[in-house]
Amino acid sequence: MLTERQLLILQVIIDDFIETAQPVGSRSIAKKNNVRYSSATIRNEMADLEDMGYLEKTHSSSGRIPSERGYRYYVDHLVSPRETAGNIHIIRNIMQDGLFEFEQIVQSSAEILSRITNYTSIILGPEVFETKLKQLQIVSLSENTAVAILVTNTGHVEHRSFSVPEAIRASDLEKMVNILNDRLRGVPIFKLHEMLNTEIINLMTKYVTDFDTTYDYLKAVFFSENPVKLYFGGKSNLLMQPEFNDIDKVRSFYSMIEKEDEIANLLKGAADGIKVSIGHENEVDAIKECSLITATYEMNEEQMGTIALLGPTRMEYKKVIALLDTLSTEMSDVLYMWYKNNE
Amino acid sequence: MLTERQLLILQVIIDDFIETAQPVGSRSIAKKNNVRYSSATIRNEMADLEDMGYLEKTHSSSGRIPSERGYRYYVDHLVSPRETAGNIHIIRNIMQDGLFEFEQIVQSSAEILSRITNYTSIILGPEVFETKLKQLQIVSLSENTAVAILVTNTGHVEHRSFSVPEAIRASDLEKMVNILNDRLRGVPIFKLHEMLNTEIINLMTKYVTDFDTTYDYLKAVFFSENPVKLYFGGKSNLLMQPEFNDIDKVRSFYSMIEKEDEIANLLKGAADGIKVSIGHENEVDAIKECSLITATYEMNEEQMGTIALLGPTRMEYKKVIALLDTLSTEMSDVLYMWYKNNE
DNA sequence: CATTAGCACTCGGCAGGGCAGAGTGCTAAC
DNA sequence: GTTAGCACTCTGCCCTGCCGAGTGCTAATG
Repeated sequence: MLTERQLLILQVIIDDFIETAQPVGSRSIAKKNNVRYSSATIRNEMADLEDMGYLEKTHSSSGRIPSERGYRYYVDHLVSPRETAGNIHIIRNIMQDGLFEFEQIVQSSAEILSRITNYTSIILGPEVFETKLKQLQIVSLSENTAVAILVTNTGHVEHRSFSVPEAIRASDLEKMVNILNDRLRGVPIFKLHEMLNTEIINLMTKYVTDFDTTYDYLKAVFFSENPVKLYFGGKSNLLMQPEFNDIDKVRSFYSMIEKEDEIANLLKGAADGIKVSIGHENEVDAIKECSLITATYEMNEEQMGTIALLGPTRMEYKKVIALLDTLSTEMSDVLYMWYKNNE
Repeated sequence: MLTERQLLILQVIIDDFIETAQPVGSRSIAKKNNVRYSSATIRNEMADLEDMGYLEKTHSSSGRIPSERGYRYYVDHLVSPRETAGNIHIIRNIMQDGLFEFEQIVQSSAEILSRITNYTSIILGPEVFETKLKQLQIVSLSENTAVAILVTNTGHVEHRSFSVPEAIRASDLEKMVNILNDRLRGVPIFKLHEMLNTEIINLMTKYVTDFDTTYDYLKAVFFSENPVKLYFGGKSNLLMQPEFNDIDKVRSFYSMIEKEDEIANLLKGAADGIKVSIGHENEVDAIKECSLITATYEMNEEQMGTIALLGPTRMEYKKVIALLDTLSTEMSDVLYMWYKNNE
């Protein structure tokens, strides 16, 4: 257990290091006006904190820097989320602005998030899971091409162009779409597949000639798994951090960032609430010298997506945690409103 | 005017430097088996080439590197575009694969382009200019929200969610959309605005109550300028180039790359055919140490978009120029087929 | 007279040494 | 328990000397 004084010193060191990225020496701590001990005392305490694993030295006579364990302690015990008044306003503003362009909201949230924090922001989702089908449609473009459009109750639109095989009659397609619309409107997207395979098939065979081909085709067009979307903001922000002065780190890091699917998996597992992964707590190698802070947002108590910030382990945890907290509840609120509107 | 021998030497130097990124010395040139002169002779010629501005030294006793003027000469006189058999196949494959998912074609073209070349690829467009309206539609989501969908004959789908003001009646909206569909189907997108303002207005006022509000609203929803899309491939490829060993260059470069609108402007002006901009020929500061090669692609003889590759001035011009040449004609072909299909 | 061999010279890069500054750990004094 | 003081350690920087790669010039060559 840490004494009051050790706590204070740990806090000061971490705050200082987060700000300056330089090892912190005992003398500079002693100079702070909320510290009333001499540098010698502080040196002793620092040695103890190092023994306990909260601090590290970069070399034998350097100042101390926080260890990952130190950050962990800091985040768990010394950070009390309290948002700055300015930010909440900015966030509110984005949120209210274009309520009706969901993807744009997400994109600009990501951008603003990265601008406020100077880290890289990643937003996953929203998953189309809980949303319901509003309308299916096929618009024919020419004799043998058409575009299929799927609209959900959240205003999300998916579309896909395809070629219409000779074997399929336009009238059959139309019939099928009509039936599907009839039966599937209001059905949650994730149930579509199931419904199709059970209830709808029987119905269709009755009305549509050459059912099999047409059905297979439609299924492929409408219900192909489409990858969850990732939105990035400030991808180059991390470059500016002094820990990325080493060009090779930059290289390995950025070749990783380009692999969107890995990132998506990383964020997909996120638990409810805010979670902080510090350095080696992360499972992906390329970000083992970074911290990842994730927050989820939800709609009507159903988790929809994840907001994350990626920065160096020397991250402004206080600020960032508060910010993500605000943003995620704000997004959830907006989504809830939306949901109620469209019920 | 350059002598035969100078030409040879210039070519060898540039080829060598493009490969190794190291200054080229007279001895190493003399060793090549297509060079039959001693290192002393070559030194003399190199001095002359330097006087003429085609070569540079990094310091007084270093080997030579090509100047920008040298590259220019190289590109203009020494590059004869001839594509490698392998690449054209790869390209054909992408092109035929998913003819019906245009945006995906473009995206994966960008990715493959960057993978073959190890540079950063940028594709602009396709512009929706020459394409024609196929269908407008409004799907109502709830009492006061709806989503507007616009489909073009190329299978391109635009959509936008919006809130329906109290003042507007659903029936009016519907009527308007019907009229618009009637009158505007087949009209090129770029003429929509004009047509609306002249012919359609009169017609509408007759049938729709409270015309003004509704009209303004629809116009905003359907015909808002939407920015041209940029597709990137291999953004981090340039990091791997040795000229980016300097972290500050990397920083300024990447903060520039993030400004999509600037890049878009850069590519928008591209003339027909292939154009090579070397180093300071580029107007944007951040890429004054890079070369940008642009090629346009067209549909039915109308320019639609631009493909570009961004690399260090020490770029594999031969390979890249051939590649872009193939890709742009290939894309144009595909688009032409598409066009004929949908006429 | 164009080409080449030879040589003096230049410069970058690297390793080693010396020095200043920041910081520690320990001991002894308060 | 706290602090002052001192010896010690390590980094970063600059300076030096040296090696190797490459040039430019001159004089010899076919």
